[in-house]
Amino acid sequence: MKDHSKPRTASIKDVAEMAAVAVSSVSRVLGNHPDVSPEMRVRVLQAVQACGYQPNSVAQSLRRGVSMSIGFVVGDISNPLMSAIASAAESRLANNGYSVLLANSQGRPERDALNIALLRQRHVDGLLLSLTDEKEAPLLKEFAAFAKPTVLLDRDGGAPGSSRVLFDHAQGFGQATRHLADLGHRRIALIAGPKGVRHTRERTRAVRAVCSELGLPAPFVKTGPIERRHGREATITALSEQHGATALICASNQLLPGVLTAIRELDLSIPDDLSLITTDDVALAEFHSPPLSTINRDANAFGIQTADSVLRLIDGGDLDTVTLPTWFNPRQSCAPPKQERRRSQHSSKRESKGS
DNA sequence: GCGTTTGTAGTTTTCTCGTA
DNA sequence: TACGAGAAAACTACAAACGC
Repeated sequence: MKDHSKPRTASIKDVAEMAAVAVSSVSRVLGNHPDVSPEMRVRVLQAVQACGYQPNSVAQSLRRGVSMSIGFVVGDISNPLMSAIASAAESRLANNGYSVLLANSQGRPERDALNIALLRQRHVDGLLLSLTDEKEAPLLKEFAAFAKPTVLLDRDGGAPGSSRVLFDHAQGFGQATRHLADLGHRRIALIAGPKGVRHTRERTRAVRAVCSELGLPAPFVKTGPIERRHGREATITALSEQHGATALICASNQLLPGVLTAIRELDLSIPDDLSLITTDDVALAEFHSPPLSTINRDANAFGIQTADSVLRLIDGGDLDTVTLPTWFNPRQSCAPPKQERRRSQHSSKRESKGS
């Protein structure tokens, strides 16, 4: 009969037996305790090598009360920006001896609370939260039960007693709106993500504020789930006769395919019929013809900052809030609206006639 | 039979005390 | 000073014992 039992891995006891020393001596050698002779050190290290001994991290965390792991609740890992942030944070934490347990909420708010509960059971030493929704009741309950260092990623409230790393969305979205206004656009539409999260509120506020400041009509704002369908339907509505937008700002790289689908269905061309700005310098924006103007942010720096924030809290540091910039990157997808172009063509003709 | 309580195993680290 | 021996602690799953 086959023996299906797994081979037993070497424990600290095996090392002690092989080196003919006490378990406590092995512990002292491995822990670099000063009261260890050079001979003892050599004997123990040779036994460690011979046994192939690897410290049992589960047992270590049991004894020390720390798991050397950080939980990362991600709203939707399929978002390229989020995977870049998670990757940068993971590298930073790994360099500091921590492993990352990633829990993906798949864009479903009810899964945020479940994931926090799951990571709490795993006794993670800290939590990075990129929540799908900030004010879900089960989420608040789970969060209250998790009394360990927590960093919120670009989210407001919802989780008191946590550090926050934010993006200054007003900066980039304000610059983008001004750029469209400078080109002559008066009817600007914002295709936004879900209502219940900070970035939607901040972006909407910024676009509205700039329009109001420049005396433009209030922008058309459509919020909804981060889904292709929402991008498509919101674009069709924004471009309808009723709203007649001449410029669109797409507030998520994941809404962009839906926005472009609607533009193609309506047989419109960028930038002749419509100016388009999107969020994050994703491949689709860069390689679109013409290349799309973008509102950018540094995902790598953001990931590193979130990791640093949670490490600081674990070390006993105070809660803090760090805000990173966003900026507008103009490309060929923005041009003056059609009427504006005709007007400027007429005026240049008049000027040439007059001269 | 069911639910509750208690004991044990598993591994490592850290500490105290004793010995040479 | 260097080391050994042993206890305690951490947490959970599982088994056994117990009472109703």
